[in-house]
Amino acid sequence: METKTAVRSLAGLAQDSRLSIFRYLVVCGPGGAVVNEIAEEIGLSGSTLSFHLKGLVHAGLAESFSEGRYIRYRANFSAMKGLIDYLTLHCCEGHPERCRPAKAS
Amino acid sequence: METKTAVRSLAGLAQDSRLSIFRYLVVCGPGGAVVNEIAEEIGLSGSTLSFHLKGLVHAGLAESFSEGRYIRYRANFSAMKGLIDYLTLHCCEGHPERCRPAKAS
DNA sequence: TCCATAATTCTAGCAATATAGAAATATGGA
DNA sequence: TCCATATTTCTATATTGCTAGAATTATGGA
Repeated sequence: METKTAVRSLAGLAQDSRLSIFRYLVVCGPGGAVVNEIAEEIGLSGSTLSFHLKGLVHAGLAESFSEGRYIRYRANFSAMKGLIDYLTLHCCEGHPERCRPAKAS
Repeated sequence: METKTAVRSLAGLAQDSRLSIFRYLVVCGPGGAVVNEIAEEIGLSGSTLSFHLKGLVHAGLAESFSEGRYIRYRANFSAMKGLIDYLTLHCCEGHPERCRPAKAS
């Protein structure tokens, strides 16, 4: 993962509402959730939620699919994996033991 | 790691200049670097650099130590590990294979 | 003591972000 | 076609973040 992408992913998650949304999508798994469901879970106005969902998609952390008049969002797990790998690599360059002293779980 | 802490860590890294500073500190290892050295590496005005170093410290991602008239900064590797663990856990809740399909490196 | 150097804080301006109400768009069903 | 529902976009506002020049503080050396 490029540094530019990493910054965008980090920024995507670096906010209470967005991290909550993303975490909820993660819990939902590959089935994702439609907007209304997320709104009930997170408790934000529709416009604010839409704003943040757009942010997550733009950051590559979520994807959306039309489903009739519903729109389903789903976490992008591979983007997440990419971010974790980036952090693991660039936090530990040449010194893996510093960041992952315990066994990889 | 608590979610609040995670957001703070993510925000600490979610910016070009700060991520560059942090990555440089990581490369420096436990020896860290003094401010002037970082400034030459990153190329920011003193005040801006100071502003971001404060941000990293506030986010728990770096620590500072007086050294005569120099101030040495060092990456906080365990905070980084905490963040990676948080992301690994909450990105994969109940579905570890989704985010770490390959072997843990 | 006086000066040069290291770093921070102060100040100010500009850009970006977060929020929500209102209006607009789109879909499915009666 | 008309309406209710789902979601987004528009608009506006308040807050926060990024940047750097100038002033300030602190240290070590001559």
